[in-house]
Amino acid sequence: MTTAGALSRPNYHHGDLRHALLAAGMELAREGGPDAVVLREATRRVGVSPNAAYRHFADRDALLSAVSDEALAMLATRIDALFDGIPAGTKEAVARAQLRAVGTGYVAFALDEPGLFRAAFFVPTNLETSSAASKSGPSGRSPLELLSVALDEFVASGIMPAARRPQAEFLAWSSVHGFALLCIDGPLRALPRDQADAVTQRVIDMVEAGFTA
Amino acid sequence: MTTAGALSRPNYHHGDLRHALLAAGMELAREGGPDAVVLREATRRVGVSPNAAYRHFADRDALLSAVSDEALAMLATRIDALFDGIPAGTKEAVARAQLRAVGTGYVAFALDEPGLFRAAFFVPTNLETSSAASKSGPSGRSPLELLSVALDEFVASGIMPAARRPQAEFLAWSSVHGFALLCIDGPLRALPRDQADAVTQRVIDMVEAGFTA
DNA sequence: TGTACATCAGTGAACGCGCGTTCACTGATGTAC
DNA sequence: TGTACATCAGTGAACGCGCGTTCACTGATGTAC
Repeated sequence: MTTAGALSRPNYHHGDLRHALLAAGMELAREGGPDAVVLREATRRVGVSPNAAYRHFADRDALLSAVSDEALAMLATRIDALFDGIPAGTKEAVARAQLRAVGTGYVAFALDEPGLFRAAFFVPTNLETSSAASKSGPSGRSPLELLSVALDEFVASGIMPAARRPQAEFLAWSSVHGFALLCIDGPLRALPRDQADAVTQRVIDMVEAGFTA
Repeated sequence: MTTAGALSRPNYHHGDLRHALLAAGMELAREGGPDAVVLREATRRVGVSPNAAYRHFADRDALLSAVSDEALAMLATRIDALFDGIPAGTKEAVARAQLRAVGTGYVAFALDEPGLFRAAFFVPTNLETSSAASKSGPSGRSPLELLSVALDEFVASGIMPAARRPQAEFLAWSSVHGFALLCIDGPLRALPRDQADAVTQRVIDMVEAGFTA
């Protein structure tokens, strides 16, 4: 370790530039969504020259993909926490609570972190299959898997006809996803947070009733 | 009318530049969504110098807003057509068909014209209230109004509890909006069109069952 | 323990790009008389 | 019917900006001997 003259950091080598750039990228995404993840700005915030980023990311898209992955992981973690906090009960009650946990956590994350939420669903132009559905939280299960678990139990406990089960994930997902986007991006963006939270529960009510009718 | 030398068009004056630029903007949005609505490219396509656009639009945002408005009107028109094609029947049957028409038209437009759909929901940063809900088709009623009509009739014909009526528009809207976006932008983008159409109907089934359960 | 040297992780300068926008201008139009 | 002239709707050139990316480079690190 030697002193490094004009450098603002103590060393010529940063030490953990990849993580620092990713953190800066997350900050940018948080502030302005995927479009705001600008490679030069990330290096500026870290205090490093623009081209230094290319030691750690192939290009700007690689940085944005890393940001997207981390945002997705945060979403998964948030949902995990609610899912794991569900108290014991009848299979039916637990399944209903699970569906609600996934939906509630999903929308809550979107409303709390609209920029990261949008970054999470950024689609790299060259990507074949999305990782959106495959990012898992600490439980090791993705939100989509948790949702599947809940819906399987809807059928198993007899409150949902088996004929309705196929692709039911997409129906539930659509509802909370759409509501989240209408709130953060769209015509419902003026809705106060407490009302948005209330309507979120009604969205889930509707989904639940639709499945179990 | 005199000949105009090097100009590719017959006249120095274009004649209808505003509409031509708007048409070019629509084309750009169709191809690549709101971000693709680039003022210079629009003038290029029309065959006019870049600054000529400023005779007709205050700035790039004004062009994009005009594009957004027209896309919204197209969406409204598409929904109108389905809505107006509903055959007579019991009040209940008509109401159910109306709900389905609005949802089906909404998603169909999104899948047919993903770029325009996204442009329709572009949010100008300085705009207080969105025009998304207020753009109407030939009937003079916006999609949101048509949806309201249908839901009012759900209550009036006794298939939906009045307690569920408030804000029910947002619940239905969320579901189809989310499904549309998951398909065009998101993790369901690999879904073939015929399957997407089929799932659209199931989304609407779920909404309808959720309201009438 | 010391030193040569390959490798790694940064720097500084520059590139081309395309954008939105502004300036001073000119050709065409239409209206008053 | 003809002409002067204000107004309108374009042009051409240029601006500054910030971006992603590449080049040749240098300082720091760690390993072989």
